[in-house]
Amino acid sequence: MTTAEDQPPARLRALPSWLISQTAVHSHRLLAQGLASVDARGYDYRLLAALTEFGPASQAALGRRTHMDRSDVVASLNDLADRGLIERSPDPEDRRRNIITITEAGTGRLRLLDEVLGGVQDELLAPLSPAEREQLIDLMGRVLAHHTAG
Amino acid sequence: MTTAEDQPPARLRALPSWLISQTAVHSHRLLAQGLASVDARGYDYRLLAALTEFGPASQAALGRRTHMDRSDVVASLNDLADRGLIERSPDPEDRRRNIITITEAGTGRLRLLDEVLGGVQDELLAPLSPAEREQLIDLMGRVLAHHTAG
DNA sequence: CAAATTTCAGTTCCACTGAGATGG
DNA sequence: CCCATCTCAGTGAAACTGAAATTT
Repeated sequence: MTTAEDQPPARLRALPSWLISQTAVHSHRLLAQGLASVDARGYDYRLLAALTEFGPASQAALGRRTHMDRSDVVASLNDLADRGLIERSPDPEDRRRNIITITEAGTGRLRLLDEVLGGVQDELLAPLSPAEREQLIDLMGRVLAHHTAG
Repeated sequence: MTTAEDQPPARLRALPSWLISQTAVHSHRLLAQGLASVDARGYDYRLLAALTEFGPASQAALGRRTHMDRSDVVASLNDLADRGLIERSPDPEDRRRNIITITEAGTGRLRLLDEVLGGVQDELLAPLSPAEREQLIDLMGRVLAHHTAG
């Protein structure tokens, strides 16, 4: 019963949205496994990366820059704060806001996650040559730009 | 505050896994919106497509061919059966199994979903030329094949 | 007044796990 | 005994919604 009965219908295989979603499934699995091996999740990396690249920021700004929902920012920052990777302090200039700062431990954490994610990318694009990887990145980048702009 | 503060960190933009997941987000949104406009979801299309292309099948076989979890197959078929789009009958040759058959209403439903999804693909790949779409499909197909094979 | 921020509670879709009952 | 199938109950990540409280 394992003949070739696991071949998806032609209708699906022909759909770009199917290719994207299935590739995303594998990508997500590799990512989640890599991050889980150091007890992290995708949101952690997004937030720590935004904090080191742009410096301290409000929670709302972090959400905009990392494409995260306001609710998920709150929950993830709670988690990161519990681990001592970020710190919350009130903004003296606008008391509605918290200012989020990355700690030294957080910076070290980000470096570790960088390494983990580098390995994941290589695993993900293993079958493609460097030139083909660039092509894929270019094409997807343009699709993405079109939908984030409009 | 809307200057350019919504630019994601360079660390993220450079990651193929980020491009894939973000593109998948937009793809999924377009797909879900299109399908929701006719009160359907992604699982419905996968199952109906598999049934018309391969004929009546057991639930386990459907799960393998559509890359769906056994649990989700059960729940989705319950839904489709309630709408009269598929029918369940016991397999006389193996009484562990149900044989799932698509109804006439189900076939009509699939044709409608085909149209909806066609429009979604065009919207999704709008910024790419036909040749570029083929390239993207080829590259993603190879990445996907690598991970489904291994 | 309107608008932005933080927070909480809950929802949806998709992928998945565990366990039980039936049957081969 | 082992394995496959169907089913139910539930988990978990990710994106999202609604609403309340506070402040600008």
